[in-house]
Amino acid sequence: MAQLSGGAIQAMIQGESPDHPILQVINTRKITSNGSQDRYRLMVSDGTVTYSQVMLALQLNNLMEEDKIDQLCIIKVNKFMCNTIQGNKRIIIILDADVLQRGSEVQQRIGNPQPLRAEGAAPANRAPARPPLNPARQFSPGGNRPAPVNNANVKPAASGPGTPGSSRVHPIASLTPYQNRWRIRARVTQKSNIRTWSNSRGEGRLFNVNFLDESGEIRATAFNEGVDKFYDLLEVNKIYYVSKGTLKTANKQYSNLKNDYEMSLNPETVIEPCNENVDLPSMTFDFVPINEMEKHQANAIIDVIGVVKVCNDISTVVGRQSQKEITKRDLQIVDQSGVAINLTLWGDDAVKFNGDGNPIIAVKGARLSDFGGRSLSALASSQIILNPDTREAHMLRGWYDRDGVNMDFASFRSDGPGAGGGGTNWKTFSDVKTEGLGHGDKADYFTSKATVIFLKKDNCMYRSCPTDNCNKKVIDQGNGLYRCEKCNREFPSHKWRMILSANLADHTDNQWITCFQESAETLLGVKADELGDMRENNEPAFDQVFQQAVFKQYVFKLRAKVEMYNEESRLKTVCVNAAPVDFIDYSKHLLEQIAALGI
DNA sequence: CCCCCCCC
Repeated sequence: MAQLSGGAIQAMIQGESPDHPILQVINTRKITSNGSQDRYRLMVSDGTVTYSQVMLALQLNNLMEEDKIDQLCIIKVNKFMCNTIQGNKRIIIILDADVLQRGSEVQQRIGNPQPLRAEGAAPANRAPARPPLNPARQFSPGGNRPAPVNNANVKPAASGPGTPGSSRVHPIASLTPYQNRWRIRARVTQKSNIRTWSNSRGEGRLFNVNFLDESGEIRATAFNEGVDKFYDLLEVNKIYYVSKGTLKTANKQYSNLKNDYEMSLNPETVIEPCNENVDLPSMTFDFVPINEMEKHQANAIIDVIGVVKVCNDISTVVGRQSQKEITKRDLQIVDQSGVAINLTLWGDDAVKFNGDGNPIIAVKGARLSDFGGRSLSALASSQIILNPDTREAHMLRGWYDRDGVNMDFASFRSDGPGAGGGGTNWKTFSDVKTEGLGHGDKADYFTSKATVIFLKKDNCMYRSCPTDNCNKKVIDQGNGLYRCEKCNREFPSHKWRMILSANLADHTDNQWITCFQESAETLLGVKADELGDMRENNEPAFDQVFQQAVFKQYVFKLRAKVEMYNEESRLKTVCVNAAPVDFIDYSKHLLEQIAALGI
């Protein structure tokens, strides 16, 4: 049985750097805070004492989730840091560890360890003569090099200008809104362009950066004066000391970073370049090969690298929501997987992009959309790197110049009406609920095969303005004229417009949807004007249209978005298109689903 | 304090 490192915990807490201490995990606990990343807290033993102020760094969560760390297992701690919270509690964050022996093999507590209290364990509080601990000294710097135990040998981590005496560097993972006397040392891994906003609460400018250190990452935003102060100073890949930023709870909806908090960079915030040679992790990419894009969920944020095979001219589109004109540029990028995908750049990124000579493009944090099978969009928060000096990029360059240039590339299948193959984002209604579709900041599009089980006759149609593209409800003046407030005119005629509520069912659940004109006409099998006429003049015929329209099945393309309605949020699902089931196509989808079961 | 990231 493994020998535990007796005395190691006390040493760790006191700011020493025991070499790869061997500890036993006595207990584990999952800490779940509302909708955010799970954290794991451990009670560990070194055979002499047990200590429960121990956290697993987020990047080790997999050890818990894959059940590698279990009760009574023996671990070797390769890297850790120790930090003071709430004034005098010492907390150990395990940054890297190996499991030496599983708890199921060990089966017992080793030794007779006694609990060690967290409070006052820090020598800084007991021995005021001693300088504050510098957690950065406590890294065991990885590999087999033992970290220096003698503090005198170690240069204080923070010897930046203008900050004498404040040598403590805090891990990003320890930042909270409840403690503002911190200072981090971190690398900028992403930086956005400067963006302006204007809404009911005001207007201004902002940009975002991501900071990364050994313990984790955090997103920071600078507003207005903060933009002037920090935009040029902060450069991607460089390392900075940051203090006096404001922390607040991160809105997870808008960030894929592993941190519950975000930082605001105010005019009071202090940022200094770190000129020392420190070993911090750099931007890491997790490139998804282009032929594997379909394995990822629509709207996932992913990293991609490819050769720009086609660079289209810039063009403009008008945003559906904003009604603003936006510049964009479509690229087609390819990689060794032999598949091509569309990548759209927006705004400045689009204007400035030069695709001459088939450059290599790497994008960190691109959004994967399901348009046209699969396509990519570079967000403001994405980092776009042209011809990066990396192994992947050089390999791609060599491959493309030698072979790729003459290859034919497969592309993702179109997602147009009637198409149902690999590109379609098929969902059952239970998927819609369990996957929380429509809960993002953006509507989710999906396709379902379903049966109409109920159609609401009441309020299913209204008289609308006869002007083309004006679908505003008109007011019956009672004199044969209909008034449109939007056009500010009276008309002797009107059109019928439909807003049909339908309840659909598939084999998993049911779903209320709203159908507008075209899809409502499809479901009912009559034109809106005919139906309006029936409603006015032939009610039995009107009723019969509804009776014969139920229990028919279609392939529905639906758009889902949570909306507030009477202070209540509900999922609003709108029918974009309803089409008769193409059974050949639908069967292909089913066969793919069966194949995916792997049975 | 943003949180839009669009369009086909």
